[in-house]
Amino acid sequence: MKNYKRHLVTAALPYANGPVHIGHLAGVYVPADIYVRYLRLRGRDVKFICGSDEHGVPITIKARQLGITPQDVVDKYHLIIKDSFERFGISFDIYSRTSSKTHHKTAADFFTKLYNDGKFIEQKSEQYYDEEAKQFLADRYIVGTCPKCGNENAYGDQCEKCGSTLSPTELLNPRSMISGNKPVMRETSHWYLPLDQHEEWLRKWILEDHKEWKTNVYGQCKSWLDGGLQPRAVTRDLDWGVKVPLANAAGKVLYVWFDAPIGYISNTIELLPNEWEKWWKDEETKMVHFIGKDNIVFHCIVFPAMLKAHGDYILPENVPANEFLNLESDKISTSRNWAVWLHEYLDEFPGKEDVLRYVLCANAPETKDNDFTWRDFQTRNNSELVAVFGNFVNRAVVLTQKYFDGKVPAVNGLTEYDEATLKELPVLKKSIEENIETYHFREALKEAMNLARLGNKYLADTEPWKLAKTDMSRVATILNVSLQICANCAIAFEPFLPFSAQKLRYMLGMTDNAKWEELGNAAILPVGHALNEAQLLFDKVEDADIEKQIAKLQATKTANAAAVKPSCEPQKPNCTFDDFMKMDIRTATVLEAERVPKTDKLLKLKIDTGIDTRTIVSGIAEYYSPEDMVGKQICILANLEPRKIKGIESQGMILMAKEPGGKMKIVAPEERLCNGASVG
RNA sequence: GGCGCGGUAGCUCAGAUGGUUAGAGCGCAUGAUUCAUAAUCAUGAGGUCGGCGGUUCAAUCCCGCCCCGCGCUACCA
Repeated sequence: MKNYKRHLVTAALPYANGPVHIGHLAGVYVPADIYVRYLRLRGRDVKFICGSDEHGVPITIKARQLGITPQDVVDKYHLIIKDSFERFGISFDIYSRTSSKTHHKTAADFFTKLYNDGKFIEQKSEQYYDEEAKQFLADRYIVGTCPKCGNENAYGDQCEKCGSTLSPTELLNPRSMISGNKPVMRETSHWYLPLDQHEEWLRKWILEDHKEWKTNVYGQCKSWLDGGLQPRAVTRDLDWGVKVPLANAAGKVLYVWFDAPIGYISNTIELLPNEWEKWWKDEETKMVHFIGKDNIVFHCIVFPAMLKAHGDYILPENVPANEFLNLESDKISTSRNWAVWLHEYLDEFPGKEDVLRYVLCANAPETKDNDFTWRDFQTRNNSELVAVFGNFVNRAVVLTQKYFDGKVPAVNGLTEYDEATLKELPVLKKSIEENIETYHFREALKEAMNLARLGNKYLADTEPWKLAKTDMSRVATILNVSLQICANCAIAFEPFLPFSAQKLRYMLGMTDNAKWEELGNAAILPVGHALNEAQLLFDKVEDADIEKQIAKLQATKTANAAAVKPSCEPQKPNCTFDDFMKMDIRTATVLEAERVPKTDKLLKLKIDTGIDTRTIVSGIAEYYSPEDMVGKQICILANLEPRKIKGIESQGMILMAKEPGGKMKIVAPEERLCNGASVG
């Protein structure tokens, strides 16, 4: 393996439209912090970079809803996030923000370089424009009726009611969120990063040179590469963000995905104005991005393509992305308030930063989505942290206080068993190292816990409290060995549980900074060295604490259920009799029906309309099988403009009644009539 | 529908380039112990390694099909 001179570690920039929750922590910040703390302990040259991602449309929308400016929104959340990370012991070397001057300049310069080098392509496209507000509308700024579920408040990119992904042009009755007017299509031009031109080297770089990446990351990349990369717009028509640094680009900003990863660079510049370049441009820097699985494509494909297009930059050596954490069996959701918020946890569980760090690491979603439950939190605290780690330390220290007045006793000859026990220390050290360096933090933590287990077993087997009646010299040896194991714990746990490790170091009177090289050593504490008062490393978490949290979540659930009580859609605006008479609705009978291949919802129907025999494609396969349909009499909108669906021309639309929940049934005459009877 | 990741003890997860008894922690049972926050230590019970086929002397691990969970993506006039 290559011997790197320095390590640049980045953690995904949190989006500043809400606080940080346990999902973010388990996926990104806890593992990244463990990795960085470990590297520092080993004396490596390392910088840990993060900051708030403060641009993009959702922030402007939140500002509009609250009647404040986007800057107010990001100021608020930036502070909450930064403060909660600090209190939680996430040891960034810098936590800055993309609204900083440095970032605006860095991002603009990056764009300019690529622009001057001809790395972009310029393309014109038609986009919705609000004539009153005189601006182009981002997808999120257009609301309309969802073509899929009929929700009248679907956004231009997504319907939050049925969850489907949309494009603004699909919305029925689109209107601008700014003026409420119907937007018009207008031509605009944007710059695109032609990812397709980067496909070849990306393919080699990832698929051949980085087979060691985690399977989820590698597989996701392969999937994208095999699907063929498309050019991606790097600019948007919006007034919140980094202005596009070109004369003819008024009202345009860098698209947030282009702007945000450059934030890693900007924040490094802010931290090290004079020597940042060696961290980003020297092959002897090992760069690692910690992210969640939703960010894989940006960090493995898009950002590397940007860096490569620029030319001077190194590429990440690894991108250890985690999966998602669920909360009590449900997806964590900011909008549904289904989360454990870090700043609230810190207030409600003072002094228990490490408990959360422990639980989130021990149960981290490293290979698949995992579930956080408060019961598990309690169990892990009480039967692992308290019973194994805290208890062992307490036993060793209390026994020493009792028999040797709190001074480390001398070793009077080691037995074979003592030596076998001490021999385990370097073995565990090596295992922890290997696991951390390959991003197996859960396993590494387990090995650290094995140090404490080793200590408990040693005490149980040697029984110093019995020997104290007969052989104090042997007791001295036993407690020396036990305390050395405690001292080892104080080093090994530092990356995982920094607060408790600090507390333990104080208790053991270890005043200097922890050094990783000392781990595995059987003589860290000198004989005669005075310990401090014994104090408990961890307290039990009581049932009442947990029940309070569960009740809090239950209240959220109840509130959410009340909020989404299904109700039928409001009435649409009036139409005229003439409008209605334009529609030619007829009875018809289904002659043949078959599934449209490679679709979930589509049936291809051959129907007798009384006028002719024609084909209609309809999205009803979830509710009707082809066999159900054959022979059924139905009503159709006969004079609907034909449209190609999955390559098949559909000549009309079947009338369906649909419940708010989504269930659909055919609308048909009460008794069978002839085909072609008009409905009105 | 396509693609990716996952489906291993009651729970949370390791693991094996295919090879004699598949591992850990928690939980459970029994025993030991009392220095310790009733904390610890030992022993044990508990798994046709998602289902069905195939390749192989041998498959939980390879191949095919299917089912389930998560994600990306297509379709719904």
